[in-house]
Amino acid sequence: MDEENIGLRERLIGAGVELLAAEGVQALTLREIARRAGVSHGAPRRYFPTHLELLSAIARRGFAELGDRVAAAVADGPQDPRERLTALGRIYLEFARTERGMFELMFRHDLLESNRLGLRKTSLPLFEVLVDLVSRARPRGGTGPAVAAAALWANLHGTAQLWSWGSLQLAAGTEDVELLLRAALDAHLGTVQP
Amino acid sequence: MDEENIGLRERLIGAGVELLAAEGVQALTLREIARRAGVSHGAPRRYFPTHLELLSAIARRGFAELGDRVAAAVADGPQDPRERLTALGRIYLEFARTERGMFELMFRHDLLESNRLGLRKTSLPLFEVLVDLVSRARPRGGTGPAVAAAALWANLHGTAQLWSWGSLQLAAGTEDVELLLRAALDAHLGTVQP
DNA sequence: GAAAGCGAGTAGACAGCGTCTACGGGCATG
DNA sequence: CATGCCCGTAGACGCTGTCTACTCGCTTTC
Repeated sequence: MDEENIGLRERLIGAGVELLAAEGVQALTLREIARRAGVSHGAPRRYFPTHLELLSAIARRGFAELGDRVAAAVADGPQDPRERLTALGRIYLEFARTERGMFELMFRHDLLESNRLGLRKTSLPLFEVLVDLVSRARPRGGTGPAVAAAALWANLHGTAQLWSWGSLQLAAGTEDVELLLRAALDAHLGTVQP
Repeated sequence: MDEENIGLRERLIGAGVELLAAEGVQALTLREIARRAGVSHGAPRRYFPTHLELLSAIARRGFAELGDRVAAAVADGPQDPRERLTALGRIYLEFARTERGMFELMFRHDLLESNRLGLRKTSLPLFEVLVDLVSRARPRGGTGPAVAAAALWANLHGTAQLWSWGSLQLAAGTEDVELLLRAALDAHLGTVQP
């Protein structure tokens, strides 16, 4: 019914997402995506004037997916902002681990027409959730909540990046990423004293 | 005297470093490096069987340079470990800002034969300095010093990455990266109370 | 109802890329 | 003098992204 009627534009993005998950970023060539979508190599050009714009559209799917997962985890869980931040962090790290290729693509600014904006905008609402939670979990900050949230985000992102690269396991001497998540939250929100 | 007598292997690496600084990662093609070194496109193959091995050699130069700068900053500065960590962090962020292309290459594990080890090993001594300083600046940690140092490194690295991408400026609402460096150090080492 | 127009996808060309292979030319050692 | 042997050259191959000319089929218009 609605399987075949979706336009080529969407089919290309879908094929790209599948290929990305299956083979990784470097396999994400224009021609291979077109092949998987069952069209000639010139066809994508009508919808995506350049290769980078197609990749950007694929990455946007990733941002949307990550945003959805975070929103769901934040909404479903308990109300305590600290616990919600834990859930958010876990989702972020889990995403980097399971959707490895997508995560890599999402932060390859050399492949994404990131200057054109529209992409940076996509990750901003996700950040606003973070600011809100941080300001509630840590009301007495020395710096503003935006800076505190940015610092936590950087910590989270660095962890995801270095972890997926394998460096952090080697450095921290553990295979348990949860340890690093706790360390980040404790550091930026203050240790919970029982 | 020693300008022309260096072997082609070193000349290729040098040309690559220059090209990287001048034009960025995506300009770092095998053929262009060979062109800049004044040899045919097949010549590098004798010293670097594959393109990735040449890029890895170039990246190694970056790790060495960063290591040198950190070592110098740590040695020259005051003895207080907290201040030394501040200097280290500043060097790290400064490196990511000024040697943008090199920094990007250094953490592009898809381009670097990182599984072959030898490269991951290069950044390990740098990390040991970090562990030492962290354990001295923060003797009463809830977690082990390796995990604490890894968390701080992740924070630093994430800051560098997102900052050079432009996202953190947007998120934190500031152009002063020092603010985020202070936030990271305060978070992981404890706030200094005057 | 035929003609004109047009949107969508095809197909081939082009330059550039990394890799592979066959070749040449010094320069040492025998 | 001859024989290998490094070291670099040169061309081919298949792949890439981009550009351009084209064809086919449907809709709109007269």
